[in-house]
Amino acid sequence: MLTQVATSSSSRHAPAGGRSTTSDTGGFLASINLIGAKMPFARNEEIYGEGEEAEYAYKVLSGAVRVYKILNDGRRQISAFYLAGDIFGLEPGGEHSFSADAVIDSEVLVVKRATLMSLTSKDVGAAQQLWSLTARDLQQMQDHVVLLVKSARERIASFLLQMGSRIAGNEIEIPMSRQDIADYLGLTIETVSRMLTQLENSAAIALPASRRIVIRNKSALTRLNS
Amino acid sequence: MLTQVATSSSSRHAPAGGRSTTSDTGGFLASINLIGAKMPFARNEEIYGEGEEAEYAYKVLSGAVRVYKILNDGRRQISAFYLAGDIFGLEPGGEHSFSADAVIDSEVLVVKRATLMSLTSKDVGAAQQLWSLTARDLQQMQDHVVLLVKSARERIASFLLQMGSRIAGNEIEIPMSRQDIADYLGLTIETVSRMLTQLENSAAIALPASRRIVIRNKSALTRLNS
DNA sequence: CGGAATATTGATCAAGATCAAAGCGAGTGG
DNA sequence: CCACTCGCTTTGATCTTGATCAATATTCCG
Repeated sequence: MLTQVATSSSSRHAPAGGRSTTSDTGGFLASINLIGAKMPFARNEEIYGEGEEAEYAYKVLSGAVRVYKILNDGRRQISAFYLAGDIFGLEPGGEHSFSADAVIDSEVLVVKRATLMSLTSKDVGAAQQLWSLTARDLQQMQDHVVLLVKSARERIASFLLQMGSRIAGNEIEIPMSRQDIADYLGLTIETVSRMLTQLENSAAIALPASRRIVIRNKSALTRLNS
Repeated sequence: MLTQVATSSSSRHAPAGGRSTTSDTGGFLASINLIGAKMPFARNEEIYGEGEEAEYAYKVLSGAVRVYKILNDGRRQISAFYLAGDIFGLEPGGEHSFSADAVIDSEVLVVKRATLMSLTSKDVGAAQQLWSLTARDLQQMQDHVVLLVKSARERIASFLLQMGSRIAGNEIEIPMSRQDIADYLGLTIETVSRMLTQLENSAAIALPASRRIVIRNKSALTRLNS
């Protein structure tokens, strides 16, 4: 069940504010950083909603973003988390088929899609980068499909390894709540909690705090990972 | 459990045979049809395997293809079916992360990836088509993620509607077995069978033959579809 | 310190998996 | 043409995993 409620349902956001200063190599990514406008989003604030016109593309500067859909029975399925450095919102269709909001207070770089598209129509390298970005997303989504047919323990193990590889160090500071994890893995918070304690009892992980996870025995997790 | 065993494990296939004659509009798709070589694949014959170098891209001319991964416990998860007209195998990485084989005897157009890539580096329109093709795949994969967290009955309903929209007429002739459907939906063959009989008993569908499905009450299925 | 949100733990329930046995249909050979 | 087989599908009985319901625990903030 969805317990997380957006604290802000203020009208949609158009980019406003200063230019970004971060730099990257490569035409496309560099352009995003140059063209984009940095915008702050508060925890649970909506970035875009399902059915809205897909006018912008986004890059996470800090914080975390979840992309999800609300099913008609009220459950929320999170299809992906985007962390610092990740680009999201690139959909070729006119409108978003999913919603996106901030998991925690975040900074997001916002770029007009039309700008990117005109860029790709001139710069072949940019077009190819755009493609490989989308293809990487596709691959992750395929992996997520595979994840969703595994057992609860395996899903948790996969999630932890995934987070471990995306966040430096083997003490992981996760930005998301148990509800977020549950909605991402297609489980309930109770099952997520139970599996985490199980893994802690079997000495595979340690939980110094609810959003702080230490991977003690990576190979044990990998074994579960299928 | 995987009961389907590849009847042929002959060495990988390089394109051989005549040119295609089908035509399409648009630079990229047109090129596939012109450049590609038509190849037949027998039922259950492998088109490519996980870990192999991704040297070709493919377009289904007739028949059906499944793209899947075998989990380490032996289960098979099918991430997508490709039917006549669909393009698959477009992965930017060097090697395939999934396997693909023919669901039934099929004809597939095979194109060297390098050829396509050089095409996209010259033709901006082609590059954009390639992107929108991949993005469409991404969207379908996102929808598949959402499907996998629904109940068994809902998954079957979604599957039937999906097939109904992809195959003309409301009497659907499906190329895949119950095992294929089960592995696609993350269910067992028994559950698939039971849900189909349930839907038949509730007059939502008719089953004149096991691979022939008539949608009698589309709105009933849509209601289940969430 | 108090109160709300978040997380853990326990008891029970239900959906779907598993185990087991027929049933059916197409192709083969007598 | 019929009997037999093989692969696929259906149906039934039981078991298991994870959901649900319920009660604390903990953490985070004002």
